[in-house]
Amino acid sequence: MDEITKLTKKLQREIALNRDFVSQEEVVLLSFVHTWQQLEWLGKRFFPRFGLSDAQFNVLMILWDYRETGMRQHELASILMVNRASIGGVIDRMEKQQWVRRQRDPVDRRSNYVHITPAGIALLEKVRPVYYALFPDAFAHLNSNQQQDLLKLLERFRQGILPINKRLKEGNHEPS
Amino acid sequence: MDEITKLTKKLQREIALNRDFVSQEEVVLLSFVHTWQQLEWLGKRFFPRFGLSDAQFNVLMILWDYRETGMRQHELASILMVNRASIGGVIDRMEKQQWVRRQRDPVDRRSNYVHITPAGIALLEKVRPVYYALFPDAFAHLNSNQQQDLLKLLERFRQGILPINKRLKEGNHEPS
DNA sequence: CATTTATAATACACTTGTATATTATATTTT
DNA sequence: AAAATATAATATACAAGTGTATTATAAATG
Repeated sequence: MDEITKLTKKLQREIALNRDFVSQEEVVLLSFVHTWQQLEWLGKRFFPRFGLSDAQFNVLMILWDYRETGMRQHELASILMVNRASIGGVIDRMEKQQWVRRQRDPVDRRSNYVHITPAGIALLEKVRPVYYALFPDAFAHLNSNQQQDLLKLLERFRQGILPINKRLKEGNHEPS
Repeated sequence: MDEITKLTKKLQREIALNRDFVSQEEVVLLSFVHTWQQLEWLGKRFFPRFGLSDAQFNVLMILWDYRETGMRQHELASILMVNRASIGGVIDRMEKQQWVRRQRDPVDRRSNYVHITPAGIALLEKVRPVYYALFPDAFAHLNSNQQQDLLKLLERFRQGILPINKRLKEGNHEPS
């Protein structure tokens, strides 16, 4: 039995699939989703140990990145690929904790600039090293070349998904 | 400039990263997360066109897979890697639509067996072919060998994440 | 056999996501 | 300049995820 067959059967067991895969493409897709679920599980349990959610950690990372200028809410939403309404609530709760602050843009008064605060920076600087310390274990079974291969293949996968998403986006507009 | 450098810079632009990556591992991780976000975006907009959510589609797929026997709620939660409480609400809403039905297990009266109904099967048989029809486009840039490479690399990635998750799980139990 | 412990489902409060409507402000068009 | 259109943030209702507590039942133990 070759390696791919073994991997396929292993995945089949792990996701309790009670049938054959319909194609190799489905194997890859379900393997990708299964891998994401493992990673998501990690994030959902890791960050709350520091009193924040995974979504809040991501916001802190981005706002630290843009600590000189701050960032508008809709830009945050766009980067995180979430709805604009959703980021509002996250910022609300983080503002209550005083990890971020909102500041009206004087040039475009519709916009808020969101800034990370000293308290936010302090929290991030506590969490971030522990977060980065997970990386060696997470990538223990992938050497540098394999990491680069994975990078290339993920990029190719995205290139396939992108046009589908474009079609779905356009399809949202009914003909007028 | 070599291919990896190009891919790295492209990713940096796509996720609006305003700094250098701290390591190749971080590049791979953020590429993986970014790819997931694209795929999630797809699912969040595709399935509602058929009147269901992506979570509900996954439940229908699993229950069809186990249509002979049905499946207990906690098994569903385990396969989908979500909290048991969470699957209850999903089943509630699907039961209202009469896509699934609950049946008390006479042997273990704590358990519900959840079954897909004829209406659920009818819905799934409408959605599934359209869903599978996305695959050729999604994998258009990955030939069979590349798909197999991706499969192997994802498996290796999971092998790194698994022990971290085990540690996090054990860490939940305070010493008594 | 009675009691303790474990498990399945559910209820509750909360966070984060969705879509859509509203309000304030900018921008474009006439 | 005035009117129409677009955009940023927010409000609302809902779906689905989290953890924790409760209840019913099963399994293990004294």
